[in-house]
Parts: sequence; C-alpha cells; structure tokens
Amino acid sequence: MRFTKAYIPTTKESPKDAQLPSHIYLSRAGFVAQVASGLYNFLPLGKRVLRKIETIINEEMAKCGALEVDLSFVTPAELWQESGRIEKFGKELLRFRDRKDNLFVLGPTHEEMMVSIVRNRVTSYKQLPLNVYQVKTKFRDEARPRFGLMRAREFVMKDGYSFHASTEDLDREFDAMEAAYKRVLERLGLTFRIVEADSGAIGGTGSKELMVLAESGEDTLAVCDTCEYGANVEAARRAPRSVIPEAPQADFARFKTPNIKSIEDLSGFFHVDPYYTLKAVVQRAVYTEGSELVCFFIRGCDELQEVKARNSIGAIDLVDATEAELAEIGLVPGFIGPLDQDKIRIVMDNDVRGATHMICGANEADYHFVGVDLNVMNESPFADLTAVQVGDGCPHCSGKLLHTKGIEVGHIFKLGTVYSAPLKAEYLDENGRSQPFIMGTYGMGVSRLVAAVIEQHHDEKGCIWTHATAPYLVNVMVSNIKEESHMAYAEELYASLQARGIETIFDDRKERFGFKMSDAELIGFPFTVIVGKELENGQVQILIRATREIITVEAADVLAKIEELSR
RNA sequence: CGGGGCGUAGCUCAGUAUGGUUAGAGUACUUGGUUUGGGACCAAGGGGCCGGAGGUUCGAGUCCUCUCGCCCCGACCA
Repeated sequence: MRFTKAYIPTTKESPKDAQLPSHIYLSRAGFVAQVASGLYNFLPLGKRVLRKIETIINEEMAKCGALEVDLSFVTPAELWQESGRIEKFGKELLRFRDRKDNLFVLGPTHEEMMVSIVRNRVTSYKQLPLNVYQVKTKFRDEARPRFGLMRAREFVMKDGYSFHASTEDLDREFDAMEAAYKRVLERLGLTFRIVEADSGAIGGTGSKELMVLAESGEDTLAVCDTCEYGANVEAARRAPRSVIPEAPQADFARFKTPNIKSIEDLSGFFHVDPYYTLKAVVQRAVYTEGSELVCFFIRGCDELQEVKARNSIGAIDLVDATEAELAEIGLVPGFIGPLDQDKIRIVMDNDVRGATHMICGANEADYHFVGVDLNVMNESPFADLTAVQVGDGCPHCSGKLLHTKGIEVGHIFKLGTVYSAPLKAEYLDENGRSQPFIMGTYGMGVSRLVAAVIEQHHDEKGCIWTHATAPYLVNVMVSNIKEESHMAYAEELYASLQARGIETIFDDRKERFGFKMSDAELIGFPFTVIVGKELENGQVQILIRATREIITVEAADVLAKIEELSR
C-alpha cells in the first residue's frame, strides 16, 4: 500500500475525550474514530488489525475442529423470554419493534440463538460433540461505556459454544479451548495469565478468564509469585495461614467494652491480634424477588469479598445495611455476634469454623464475649467469604500471592445444562432417553484485544504493534521523494518485500523527514526502512519500533535483515 | 441511575464573571514560493446555525428555562 493512496488520518493532538493510551493512540494514529458513546468506526488500519486477530482465532479454531457460523444480529425477543434472560439483562438489551410490531433485540451474546440452531436438529448422542462459533458484532447498551474500545457498547466478539453428551467430554473440550485460546494470545504476542474466575449467578461448574496484563486493566488478579496459579480476586483462594498469632488466654465471659466498636478498638482494648476477633458485616441482600438482611462473620484481620458473599446466598446484589435497619431488628452496630441470636440470617467464613479463643459481639451495647469457642456454630452455614490479600499463601504451592491488573479478553465457561434445560435442547442418549445438552461457552473480545495490544505495548511516541497484529510489518520511508535515485531504490525494495509476502506500506508522501518519522512511530509499524542520505554510501537504516533503535544496513541486505528481525 | 465537568472552525482551545464593531488563535486544508534527517518558513485564501429549542433585551456565544450530546467518579457490567 502506498501512503499517498491510503487513508490514514493521523493527528498531532489527541481527542479531548480520550484518557487511556490505547484510546489516545488508536485515535491519533487513525485506526478508529468515535461516533457516539461506546460506538467506534474502524478505519482502514483498524480494520486490518481486527482482521489479523480474527484470522489467528479462525486458524486456531480450525485446528480444534470448531465450526464457524454466522448468526443473525437481530434476534427475536421470544428466545430471550424463553431463557428468562430478557429480564436479567435488563436495559443492556437493546430492544425495538419491526414494522409488524414484533419485538426484537440486538444480540449481546448468542447462547439462545446457538441453542436454537442445534435443538431439534442435533437429536442423537452420535452427533456429539459439536463446537460452533462465530466472530460477530455484539451490542450491549452499557450504562456507562468507557475507556475507548475497552468497554464499547458495540464490539466484536468471538463466541463459541460446545455441546456434549457427558461432563467428561465437556471437560476435555474446555481444556482444548483453553489451550487454543492460549495459543491465540501467544501468537498475538501478548503477556497474559489464565485465571480462575467467578462463574457468577449464571452458575455452571467452572470458568476461567484470560487476562492480558496491563496497568489499566479493570480487573484485579491474585497471582502466585512462584507457580502458575492466578485468580480474579472475586474468586481467588489462599492457603491456610502458616503463621497463627499467639492465642489470648481467657475463659468464656461477657465483658464490658464501653464504646468499643471497631476491630481496631477491640484488638487494642484486649491487646489481642485482630485474628482472634470476629468481624460482623451486615448487608441487605437483594434477590430477584424481595430482599433481606444478612450478617457475614469473618476474622477481624480479613476483608469481606463481596462477590463471594453474594454467591454464598444466591443474591443479585448486596448493599450496606443502615443503622436504622439494624436498630429495627434489634442489633447494635459494633456489638453484633453470632451467639444466642436469631434476629438475622448469618453466614460464617470457612476460616472461623471451629475457631477458639475468639472475641465477638454480645448483641448488647457495650458488651463483648471473650474466650468464645465457635465450635458451637458448626451447624450454621459456612462459605469462603474473604478477600485474599497481598502476601497470602498460594493455595497450590509455597509461593506468595501478589496483586496485578488485567484486561479480560476471554472467558470460558462450563455451562452444563443451564441453557439447554430451560430451552429444552435435548438429544437421545444410548438408552433412548431424552437428555439436555451439556454445554460449554468460550468468548474472546476481538475489538477489545486491539486495545489490549496497545495498552500493553506503547510508549510516549505511540503504538508498538506486535509482529502478528501490525497493520503492516514494514514501512518503507523515503526521506525526500525528490531524490530520484532514492525513490527508485525504494520502489524496488517495496516490490521485493511484497513479492516475499511481507506486508509493506510505502511512505511516498511529499513530507519532511521528521513528519514522516513521527507518523511511523505514532502508527507503530514494527520496522521502518529509512531510505535517505545514507544511500550515497550504499546503506539504509531500519528503525526498530519496539526499542526505537536505528540500525544501519547495506542497501542490498535489507530484505534478509527484515526477514531475520521478523523471525 | 446518583455526583461532577464540558459542548465555539475538521482537530485542540480562547472569548462567557460585567450582553454591544464583521466571533478569534494554533493546527489541519487550498494556492504560490523557499526548504528537505525529527511534526519547517513566507505570502495569499476557503472554512462557523457559538449543541438544540424557547425566553429576557433595542441588541445574546455571553443572562434565564428546558432539552440533547460527550467525558470523568461511583452504582452497574452472564
């Protein structure tokens, strides 16, 4: 492609609405242009990157025997009513009516549609397994789109769905998809981590997220400094504590603790480690229908992890309880304990099961119990409720957990029969019995990956594309197009690079050296061959974008050098 | 959906507290000339419903009311 024939509108200034590096540079370098909140146009360069990522995904899917399909973007609302997700998705589902007044939605994900294309067609276990996918525009009417392409309303996602006759076969496919996704990210040249994730209210037996590591990531991950273990903090686990503080010696007693309400005050008052105090966190749990107050008990040294807490009781949402709500049911903030009270539903953290030497509220103003043996609570519900903290032990090895930020570019789920059962998507097993499909689902954010590459690879000059994602691998730049011999050499080099199948752009614009260099760095081609005054000595230079190093090579050896560098 | 901010040339922004010539700058664009290794210089041009509607006023980019859009923080985000 000749620059003079291309459409690459670069700008010196960044759009005022852009905050993130990916948003700023993708806009400035002419890859994308914003249309409205959460809506973007992909310009020629952006489209090339998108297609490259898509191609790599398609190639890896083909290796796994997954079949590409293309489902309608506009989907009848009935399907969503059938699965019950029309309410669940709420306003994120963009709905509208056609001329005949039928209700439709723009597909935000395609579980329902995918199930509908196999149900009543795939009818026998002999036709299983089946893995179908598409790379398609999705639309979610997000309450607050932000961060440029990272959280757009309209975006491109690869969504795949597999159908199985057994959980063992689903497990096999799930592992195969994890491996395929890993290969995709490796080929794209990204640094990433595959982490355990919260499966959410959608259920299923397991899910993993693919996280591209970047400062600007929206998700916090707990990762082991030694082994491969990583998890979204929403789902992270930790090893049992290795260092247990010395236990306070006290017989069970009710103790006057005037105005001692916080864990800090309490541990100070009794001179005990917060480990031996019991923290009560009261939340109003909101369900599909109705709500109730729930008290979560965890050790004083721990923090409640909200997603875990929510999952432990199947709530949709948790909101802080007000003092008035507590007073209404007769609880005194600061003095709430699990013993001898039936005023509120409680959930205990796994780590306090059988705990002894504890201090907890006595459910009476200005009184705590000391020397509590929580074995008396063994009949109450327990769950993992706590957030892992930096320095906690890895659950798989002797390493320590660290926190890092990630961009979620993929999420794979073992769905089981969550969709197939309500949608009555069934097949006949060996015994002629009707069974719902056992399903898996595998998503990858294609347009988000475009942004993720830049979040992970950029500098103060602009984009730094990896070899696999670059819109063009090589930029042949003539510093002064009036020099006929320079142009002649560049034309020849351009032709021979193309003949070798190397994607090349030829900067033949009538611009000054500095202007073209800045553009080359802003756009971020991996290699820019500078054809200029060095040619008098039979040499040209190559700018290596990643390091901004400029190397001088013999004019005759450029092709070989590029091939060597790009290997 | 709560809180905050911003809408003026393709882009980035002045101008709005205190209403008053023909609404400005930089950049980008067009033409001519001089330049040619890190976003050059000179000259001449084109480009605006001052987000929209209503109001106050002799007069509104500027004041009032309503609205629409965009961004940020939070809530939300299978």
